[in-house]
This record gives sequence, structure tokens and C-alpha cells, in this order.
Amino acid sequence: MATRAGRPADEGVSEIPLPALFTQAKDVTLAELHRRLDEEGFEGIRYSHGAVFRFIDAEGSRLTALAARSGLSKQALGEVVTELERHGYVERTTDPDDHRAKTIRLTERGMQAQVAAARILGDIERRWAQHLGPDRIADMRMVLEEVVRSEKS
Amino acid sequence: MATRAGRPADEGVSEIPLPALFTQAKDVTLAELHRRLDEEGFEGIRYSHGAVFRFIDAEGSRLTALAARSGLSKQALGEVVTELERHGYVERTTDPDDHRAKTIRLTERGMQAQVAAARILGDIERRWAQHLGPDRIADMRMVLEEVVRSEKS
DNA sequence: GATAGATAGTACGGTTCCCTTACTACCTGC
DNA sequence: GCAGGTAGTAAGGGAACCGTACTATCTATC
Repeated sequence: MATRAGRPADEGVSEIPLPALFTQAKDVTLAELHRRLDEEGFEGIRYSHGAVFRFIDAEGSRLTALAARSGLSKQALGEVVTELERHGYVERTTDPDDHRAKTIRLTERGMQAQVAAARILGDIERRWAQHLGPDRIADMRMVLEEVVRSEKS
Repeated sequence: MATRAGRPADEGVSEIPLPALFTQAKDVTLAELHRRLDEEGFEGIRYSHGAVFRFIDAEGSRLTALAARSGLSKQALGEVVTELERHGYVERTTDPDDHRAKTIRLTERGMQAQVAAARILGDIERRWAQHLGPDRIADMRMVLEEVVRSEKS
């Protein structure tokens, strides 16, 4: 393969740019998560569904709350909820105290999917830890969390 | 804030799911990269332009080669090249030896942008290293690269 | 207790970014 | 010199989001 432009020769071995590296790590993780969820019978789950699974309260949440927590617009989150509803992961019921609002609640199946997703992500992280060392994975987490926290402000 | 469903209480402090963590790290990095490129006069650059800047050869590359290296379709990469051409970062010239093919080459400005992007990403990584420790950042890189490598196969 | 303004959710249309299918132009091997 | 392969483009579509605008409902104030 020919030489690439703009690459000072002394720049180290691989040097995948950080954004590409993070994207690939995400893609790899998500591919396994979705594949295994599917294998366990939890079909049709995609990335942005996490906005519901991550942020929903045990007693149910309102659409507006989930949108705010996840950073998605109300409309986008509404779409996500409709999709999850079609797959039987959540249900929408009108709030008896406020007829404008609807409470979004996980169904039994939704809770099982949530638990399964957490377990699978835990599995993945544990496998990485076995392969590369638990402290290194824990430290990677801490570094990333710190980076995100400090840069967001 | 109310309790969240499906979260065993013993599960540690933050526990952002890995895909969300990687996505946020990518977004934070990319936001700074694009902001600073823009400040330096390199406007209109977005994520997928990296497919060209990362993989183009010093002597120019063919569209098909860039598509294959980046994993994008030829059409998507053609769009990206057209956009970069409009902004003056690359030029397309017909290959004299093969009139089907066109050679895509960085312009002077394109090379400057490429160098600037590498410098800015280096800055970011260096700042993280100062803040969190150089070995930790280097190790994060190695961990991520290893994870991506091993999971892709 | 009427009404102005805020809030919950939905509808509609648009953008971005990628894909697949289908095509044209050109090249190469038999 | 033609069959089949390859480079690139065109056209259309879908996923995943956004903003604007709307309806229904609630709440605070007079």
C-alpha cells in the first residue's frame, strides 16, 4: 500500500483518530448487544431505545422527562416509544391526575429486556477485563467518564 | 429523582452503558475538532470527511479505494468527495491511463486541513494526558484498539 | 369561574447521511 | 472485436433525527 499523506513518519504505530476509535468501539459493542438480545428473543431493539431503557423510572415516566434526560426531542422520543410499544416492551397509559400526560411504563417483557441488556453489557465488559486486565477496563471507564464530564461543561 | 428500574443497587456509582459512553466521548472530541477547524478557517468539515483525510494517499487515490478503506459505499464516498471538492479540499482529475477512473488528490488547502486536524486531535489527547495522566490515555488507546481488533474478527 | 398563558403530547414536513439498484463509460482477456 | 469486468454516477429510498405548529389540558389570576 502506498504512503498516506500528512502522516509524519514519527507518529507511532497505529494512530487511529480518536473519533474513529470511539465510533468503532461503540459499533462493536452495540453489534454484540443487539445480536445477543435478538438471540434471546428480544427483537427489534436499536440504539436509541436505550434512551427509554436507561432513563425510565420503575414506576413509569413521562415522555417529556425521558426526552429531557436523554437529550432527544419529544418527537423523536415519541417515535421510539411507539416502536417499543409495538414490540411490547412498554405501555402508554393516560395519567389519571393529568389528562394531557401519559405514563410510559416498562412491561414485564420490557423489564426482562432491560435486565438482559445490562447483563450482556456486563458480560462484554467482563470478557474484556479477562482478556486485558480488570484494572485497565475499569480505568478506561473512569478516563472516558472524566473526559466526557470535563468537556461537557 | 425517582428510582430507576432494573438497576441492582450494588452496581456501582455511575455505570453509563458502554455504547453511550463511547458515543459521548466521540461527540465531545468531534465537537472540539470541528469547532477549532472552523476557527482556523477550515469550514464545512464533518465526520465522514475523515474517510478521505484518513485514507487518501499522498499521490492521490481512487474513489473505489477510499470507499473500500473507509467501509463506505462508493456512492456515499462520491458525495463526500463532491462536498470536499466544493470546499476546495480535494480535486478530481481523470486518470490518464484509465479513463474510467479519477484520481482524488488533496489540494494545498486540503493538506493544511489534514495537518490541522491531526494537530488538534493531538492537542486534545495531550490535554487529557496532562489532566489524567499520560499512561492512562495511552492505555485507553491500547485497550480500545485491542477491543476493536479482537471483536472485529 | 372565565380566561390567559403554560405544558404534554402529536402531526407534519424537512434534513442529513447513508444504502441498494441500475446505469454509462471504459478497459481487458479470449 | 466482443464478453464480461471495473470505475464512477444517478436515482430513489429509508433511518433517525430536528423544528414548527397544532390540540388538549392544566393552572394562576382577576
